[in-house]
Amino acid sequence: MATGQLNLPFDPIERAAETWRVHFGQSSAMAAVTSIMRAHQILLAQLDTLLKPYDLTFARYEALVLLTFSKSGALPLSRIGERLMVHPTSVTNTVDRLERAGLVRRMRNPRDGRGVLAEITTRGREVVSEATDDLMAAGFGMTMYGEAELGQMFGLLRTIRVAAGDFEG
Amino acid sequence: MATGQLNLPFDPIERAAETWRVHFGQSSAMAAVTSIMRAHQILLAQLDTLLKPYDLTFARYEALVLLTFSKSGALPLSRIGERLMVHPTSVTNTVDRLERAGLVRRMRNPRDGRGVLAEITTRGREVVSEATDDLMAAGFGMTMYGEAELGQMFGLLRTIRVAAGDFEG
DNA sequence: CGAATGTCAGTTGGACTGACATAC
DNA sequence: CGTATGTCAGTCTAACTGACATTC
Repeated sequence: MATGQLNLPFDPIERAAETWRVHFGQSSAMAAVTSIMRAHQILLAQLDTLLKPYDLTFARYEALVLLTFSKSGALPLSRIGERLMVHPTSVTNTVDRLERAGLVRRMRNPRDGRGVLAEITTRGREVVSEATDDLMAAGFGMTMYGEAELGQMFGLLRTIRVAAGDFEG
Repeated sequence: MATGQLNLPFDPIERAAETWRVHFGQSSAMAAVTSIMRAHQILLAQLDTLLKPYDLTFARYEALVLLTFSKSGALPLSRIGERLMVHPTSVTNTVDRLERAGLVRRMRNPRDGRGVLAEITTRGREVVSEATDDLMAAGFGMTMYGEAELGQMFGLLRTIRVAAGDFEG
């Protein structure tokens, strides 16, 4: 794994920040950004490894969970893209793969002739249930944090999501 | 941009977390993970947009900065991969692109016949300097945070980096 | 010798652009 | 009519696997 086990005798991001401070004066923002990048890389590698036995990626898993959460088990693709904040063509791609795997089914939207619904299948519900058990057993790769820290992290990152216009904060 | 301007009347991650809590009992870890994923997506889109005029991605920019920070302006590819925590083949690819753009130059490592050095060129130093000005003017996309919050974020994310074995924490 | 370094070929995945048919 | 929905073709980047030549 590219992301595994370096065991440097120092923190590479902290060291870069120190050098950065000397060269450019500023560094906290750079350090925070690279930390987010690295955390994302670590988490994605862990979660995708956990999901590999189910032939799922985290993105596809999220889409399945979203369908599980809906009343009828079906949602317009447009709504999926909106909630998961991904590009329309990415939704098409995600649903393509899930459909090929037999985990969702495309249906015409009876209430909008332009629209398409993705409906989760029985097999899809089984898979998402098993995968969720695994992910929860692994604490989503966040077992090194306590509840308070997880809440703190959510709160801190909420600020940038509001600033990006994700929702009316 | 796929990542831009949804302006939902609610926080999609918070809403998912609430539903998650009802279905599965637990939710803080899921909310924190998806927040990190989304923050990464927002930041990467912003930074890559800022760097596009220089035909750089954030990954390539990081490599250039690392070379700038080295005494001689040259580093073995192995060391670049180690510091930026990326796969050997990714380093080869990154250096390929930087070399094609005339920003670095490959040299044989005089101290290790197996190794290759990437050396930053004069043009590379010019580009990294201009790009850095732009990034710093944009506060690395983190202007919504104060110094204290940036420090908090770095500290929180340090924990997962230590747990992943990045360095001896 | 085994281990490390870097490259190459090929695969997979996500994110994007632009164009488009269809239906509201 | 303009707008919204989804698809298609094609591009781009990152990350990976496996194999390999070279050198320590």
